[in-house]
Amino acid sequence: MNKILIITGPTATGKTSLALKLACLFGGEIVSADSRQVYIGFDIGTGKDIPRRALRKESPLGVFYEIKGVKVWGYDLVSPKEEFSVAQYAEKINRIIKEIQGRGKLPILVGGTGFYIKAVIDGVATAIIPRNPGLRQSLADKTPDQLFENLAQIDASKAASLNSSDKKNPRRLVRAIEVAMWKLDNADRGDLKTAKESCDALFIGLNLDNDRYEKILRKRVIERLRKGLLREIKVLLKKGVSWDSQAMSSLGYKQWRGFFAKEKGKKETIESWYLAEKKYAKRQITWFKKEKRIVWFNPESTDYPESVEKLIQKWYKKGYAEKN
RNA sequence: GCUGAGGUGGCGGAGCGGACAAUCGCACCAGACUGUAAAUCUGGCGGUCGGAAGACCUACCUAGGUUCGAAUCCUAGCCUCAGCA
Repeated sequence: MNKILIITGPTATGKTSLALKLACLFGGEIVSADSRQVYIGFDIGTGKDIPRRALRKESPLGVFYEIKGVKVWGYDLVSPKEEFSVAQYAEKINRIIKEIQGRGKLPILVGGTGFYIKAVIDGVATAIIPRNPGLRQSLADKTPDQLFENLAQIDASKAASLNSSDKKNPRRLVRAIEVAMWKLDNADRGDLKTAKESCDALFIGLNLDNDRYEKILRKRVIERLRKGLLREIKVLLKKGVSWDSQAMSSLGYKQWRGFFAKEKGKKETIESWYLAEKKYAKRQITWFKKEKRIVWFNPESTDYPESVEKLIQKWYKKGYAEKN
């Protein structure tokens, strides 16, 4: 069966460096599962660990980097001026993964965007339903209550199935309406199914003790500044990337908007960025708690990374035994 | 020392006699999530009991007072800030 290794967990737990190590060990290739590393030019702030001498190569499947002899996919998928979505991500990445497996290599999906990982591994049934800009435009000014009413008229059962939080979430409601409308227009297609061939996936999760995040996240923020984040943002702005773009809604970027507008001080900006990182890590943990397939490790424990390697070794070998 | 402003929950900041355990924002805690997911959204947030409705207790610098009733009015004290000396 096609194997895929997943390395995930909240931000700043050392996923990439573990992945690099494992890739060397098992002859794998890295595939980024990160909703921000897909943007060209968003490097320092998104933590693309690209050494200066890394090779950037083109291939029919898109660009990849070669870092310490390991291929890294999933960076630089689109221009930061474009909109992007899970569906696009999953489509591109599934193709890449297949290709890696075809060459007999182990794909290592690495990243903290839980939804993206889920989309790749399990598929998303409604992914084929595209955006409807006109519809979105026409719904833009509606209140959540109005949107909910609207949805209830088109698809009562979907409306009824929403939880109390999503009922008040305009973005989700708009998409739900979009999906409902599409289904109405495409009734002949029947029910949507997630066409996903099963694969043998091993989920590794990295998580620190709660009280360690503060220190590590503060360090990260300072480090990224030192690496030239501000310069990176300036370049992006010069190239015409808008503050309102999806890409610029990223952590470590959007916080600087006020600073560049001379409305906020540097210190204040850094503080709010740090806090945002902390909250983000929490949200990620909330998501991952539900993912029961993950086997968790603490990168600061004494038997790390040996214990991880052992587990993967076992899982990886099992496949070979089956094959031969 | 004089003059003016002010002291409210972890912080910022409303309230200025009853409807106040105290709007709101931040932080914090918990959660949702099927084409924006580093996005978006929800709930909680003095204490005790309760699933909840609710009940009770302790609260708006301190001490007195006025009042049926005070975070809100009065007096004194302490402290902070701004201006003048």
